[in-house]
Amino acid sequence: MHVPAENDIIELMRDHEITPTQQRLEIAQILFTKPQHLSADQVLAMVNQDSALVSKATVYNTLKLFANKGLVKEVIVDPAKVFYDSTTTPHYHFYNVDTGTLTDIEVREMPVGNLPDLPEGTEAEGIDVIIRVRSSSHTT
Amino acid sequence: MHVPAENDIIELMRDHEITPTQQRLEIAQILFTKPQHLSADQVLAMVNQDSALVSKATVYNTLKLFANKGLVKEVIVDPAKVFYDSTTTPHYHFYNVDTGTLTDIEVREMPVGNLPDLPEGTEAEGIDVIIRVRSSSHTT
DNA sequence: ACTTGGCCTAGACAGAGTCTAAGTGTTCGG
DNA sequence: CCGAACACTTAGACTCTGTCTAGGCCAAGT
Repeated sequence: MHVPAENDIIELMRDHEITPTQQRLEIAQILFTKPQHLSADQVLAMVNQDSALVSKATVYNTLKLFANKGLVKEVIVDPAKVFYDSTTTPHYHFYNVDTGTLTDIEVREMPVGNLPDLPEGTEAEGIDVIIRVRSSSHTT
Repeated sequence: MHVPAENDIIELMRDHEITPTQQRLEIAQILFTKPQHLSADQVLAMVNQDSALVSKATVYNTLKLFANKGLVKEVIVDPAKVFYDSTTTPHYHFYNVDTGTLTDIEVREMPVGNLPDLPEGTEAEGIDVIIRVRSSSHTT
């Protein structure tokens, strides 16, 4: 079948302390099979395109669970929706505001300086770098 | 930082090709008087706290107009709402995910490398850097 | 078998933001 | 002066993403 990684995904979930279930597996397969960055409603549509397999609530709960457990990362670039990123190694993003397309940037292509001093009583959780681009030949 | 007087704001609006109106002035005064970064609904609440001066639609339209004309900048860090930033010189942000507080970072505190090659057929519009922090002594 | 606990579900709900259609000036030509 | 044109504002309905609730399902242990 076109999903050779099924056992790998189960193992990955176990490594992240996530009990594998049928629904979670369906969602994980989509996230790790599709190359793009998907939003929750896209995942919902894709997982149910053949038959109704997973409910809306479960898709949202599962994506949030995956994000909390570090299996995927939330990318916040669009005020309307969250994207989920299955690449967990550090990297940054291009966001095309015209098309809504999200593209990865390798860290080595764009080094970022050390963290500045954090505000009193806080600890760093992550750093997001987003380069917003628009399609050219587009007179604003 | 000095608080711009009403006439300064009118001039600023004219410089940005925005016709000054009573409602826009109310909104601009809030944006440029309050030090923090405000969300649209906060602006709506503040502008109407004494008496109902500006409608919801106008607040949203005006903030978007200001953002398009470069008078303020949208900051997208929270999937639930957009923040508006009256500082237009380049800088980055801390975002405390626990408190929802947004804080500025001067560019000199955290230099970022040159832009990498942009995707085919796109031109850069801006670069956002967000350091997500959480309050310490906080068991996740 | 019964209970417990985790998972899943449909559908109601919430909140940010948008849209629509009408109303309010304000300007400018006649 | 009058009225037409135009830009701006408005209330409220609407949309859309995401959350919550209350109940159902299923597996494991007693």
